[in-house]
Amino acid sequence: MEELFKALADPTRTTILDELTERNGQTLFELCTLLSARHGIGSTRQAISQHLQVLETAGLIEVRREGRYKLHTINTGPLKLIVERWLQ
Amino acid sequence: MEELFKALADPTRTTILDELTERNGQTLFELCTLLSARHGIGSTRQAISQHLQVLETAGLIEVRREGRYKLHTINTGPLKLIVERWLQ
DNA sequence: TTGATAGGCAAGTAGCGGCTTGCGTATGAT
DNA sequence: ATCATACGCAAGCCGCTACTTGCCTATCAA
Repeated sequence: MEELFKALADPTRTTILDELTERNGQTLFELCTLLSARHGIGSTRQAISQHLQVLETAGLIEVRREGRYKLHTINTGPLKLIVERWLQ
Repeated sequence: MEELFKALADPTRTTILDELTERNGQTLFELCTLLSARHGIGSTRQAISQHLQVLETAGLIEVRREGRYKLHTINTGPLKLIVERWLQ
C-alpha cells in the first residue's frame, strides 16, 4: 500500500492517470507527446517509461504488448483501498 | 494536491492517520509512544513532529494548542478529492 | 524558584527518486 | 536486406526527504 501512495506522489504520474482516464489503451509514445503538448512535461521517453513502470507495480495501470506497441490501461482498483481505510 | 499525495507516501504518516482515526486529539508524545509500542517505529520526537507538520500543511490533520500540549485531529476532507478525480 | 515535562528551531547527513545519456533489441515498412 | 520506428536496459547525476543531533523555549508542579 505504501507503493500505491508513492506512485501517486508524482504529478507526472497523476497526469498520466488523467490521460488514461480520458482515453484508455494509449502507447508510450502517445503518452509522451500528450504530456508534452497538453501539460508542458518535456521529459524523455525513458523517464515516462519509468513512471509507467512505477504505476504498473503499484497496480494502477495494466500493460499489454501488441506488435511493437505497448498499450496502457488504467486500473482504479487500488484507489478504493484509500476509501476503505479512512473514509466511510 | 501534489502535497496531499506526498504526505500520504510515507508509512509513518499513514500510521499516524490510522492512530488518529482510532482516537482523535492525541498529543505529540502520545503519538510517539504509540508508534513505538504498537508499530515498532523508533523515530525521534523531532522526526514525528516533522511528519505531523507535513500532514498539517497537506490539510490532513488539524492542530490546536492547549496549555503545554499540542493536540492533533484528523481531517479526511482532502482524501475525498481522490475519489472525485478518478473514481465514480 | 527549581526542576521536570512538552514541544520548537536549525544545521548536518545519508539515502532515495526522478531524470538524463548511451547503447541495445525487436517489430514492421520499403 | 535495409532502414525507421517503438521500446528496453543500465549507469550516473542531482535534488529532495527523512532522520538525527544539539540547543532553546514554554508550561506546570513541588
